[in-house]
Amino acid sequence: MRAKQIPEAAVARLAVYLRVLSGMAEQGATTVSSEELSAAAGVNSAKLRKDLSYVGSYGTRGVGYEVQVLVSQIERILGLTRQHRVAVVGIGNLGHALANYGGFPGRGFPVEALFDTDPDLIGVPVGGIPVSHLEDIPPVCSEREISVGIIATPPTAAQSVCDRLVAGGVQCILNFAPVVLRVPAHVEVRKVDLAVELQILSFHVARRADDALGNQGNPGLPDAGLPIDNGTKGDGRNGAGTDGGLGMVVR
Amino acid sequence: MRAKQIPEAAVARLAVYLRVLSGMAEQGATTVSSEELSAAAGVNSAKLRKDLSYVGSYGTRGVGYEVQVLVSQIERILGLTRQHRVAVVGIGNLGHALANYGGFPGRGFPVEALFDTDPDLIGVPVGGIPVSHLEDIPPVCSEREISVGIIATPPTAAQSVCDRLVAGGVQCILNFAPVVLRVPAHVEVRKVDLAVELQILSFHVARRADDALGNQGNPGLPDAGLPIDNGTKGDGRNGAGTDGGLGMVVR
DNA sequence: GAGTGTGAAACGCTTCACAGCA
DNA sequence: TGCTGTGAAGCGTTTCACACTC
Repeated sequence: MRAKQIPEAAVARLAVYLRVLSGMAEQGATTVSSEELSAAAGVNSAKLRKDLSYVGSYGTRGVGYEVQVLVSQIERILGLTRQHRVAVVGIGNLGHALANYGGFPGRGFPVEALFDTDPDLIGVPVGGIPVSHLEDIPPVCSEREISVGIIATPPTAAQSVCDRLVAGGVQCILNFAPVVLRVPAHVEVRKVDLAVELQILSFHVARRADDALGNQGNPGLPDAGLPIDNGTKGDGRNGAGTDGGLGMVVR
Repeated sequence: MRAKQIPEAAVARLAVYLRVLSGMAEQGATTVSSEELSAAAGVNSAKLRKDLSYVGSYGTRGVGYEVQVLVSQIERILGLTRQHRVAVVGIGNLGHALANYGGFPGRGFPVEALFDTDPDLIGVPVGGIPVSHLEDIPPVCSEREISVGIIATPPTAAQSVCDRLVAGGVQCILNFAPVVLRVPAHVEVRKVDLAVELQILSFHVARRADDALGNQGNPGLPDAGLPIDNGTKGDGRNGAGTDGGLGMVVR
């Protein structure tokens, strides 16, 4: 009855709550109400309480939640009590950025291996770690007990890189290359596709422009009587990924 | 009756289909069946057909779809017939990567402005475009008719950068900073949060480990009799963001 | 009184299955 | 016969509303 059946969408939000809670803890807060926390995380309070109910009942009615307790429990559910060693493959612009990324929170995701094919890069330390060759992915990954692989290569190389990561025992992969990866069932993949994210934004802009047109433009047109909600409906933005992904759908 | 009510999730997938179709077109394909296209895009064929039905009925029963027709229609729906000029704010590692990113597909999202606070960077061209100061965001954005802003700054700067982008007339924002942005209703935001993506992966690994434990481990424990599905259920991975995402949730 | 925890209703997305057309 | 297009069923997520507890 541990991590029974938490909805995927809720998992993504729990990670957000965790970040917000960490910030609150640093500023000395000891308790929060669902109202405060949900506002800071950009969701409504009912959803927040529902999400937290999946991790357990750690609140005090009439008072709120203890920040430290929530942090610990969410970390437990997300599996952040273990270390997840990370390898970055493809040390181009994006790979560099990822290798130096301080954003992988203190506890959690140390970058322990880098790979590329460029002879000028092999052996050169980036962010303190020397770059190895793509061919050495399997041995290096199993030796250093890498569990997370990040693919930041051109799309043509992505599948073969992926196969080698899997051969090296990697359990999950974050894929920045715009291709659909084939992996065995025991490997988890998430995709972050910048171009897709931008195109989704483009769609929303276009839809609004169309609405505005059909609206104030010429109402006489055949289909002008649009069912407009209109404009500002909900405020909650941006999902995990679901798609998401980064939800990069940068995924 | 233009872009009436297409589900968010479907929009994200349409962008993926578009990429796959472009690849097919380059290789000389003129028609595809829903089966082929869905396989290449990593979804099932029923979902694909449903998604395409939102853009219209452009297939031929018994045959399939004309690649060029689908490409045009999806581009129309996604609003890719207009140009969307992009500004990147925060020219650190990630900002560099984004400024040089060739992945913004040919038609679509030219990067036209860069911003940072570092005096050593101001005026220096990156990817052919000189870096301007954060304070100049509003005038530069309106002058160059920027419609998309990408925030790649540290989290502390993100909200103020966001406000300036909005002041400059930017209509949508792709946010890589791990903060919840407040924007007026007419501005669309998508978030790409690397740390969140990794934590989602972490959760799935942890869940599997727990399952395996409860499974083959010691079945005598109080809660060991888990309702295990088990192992390999669906194969469809990773959503848009709805997630999220880069989706990057990176999303 | 204040605020959590949660069944139940509402909603949206996915899958199914088959009618319809080339 | 083959494959698209789509109503209807199924399922997961969100929202509601209120019982319950401090």
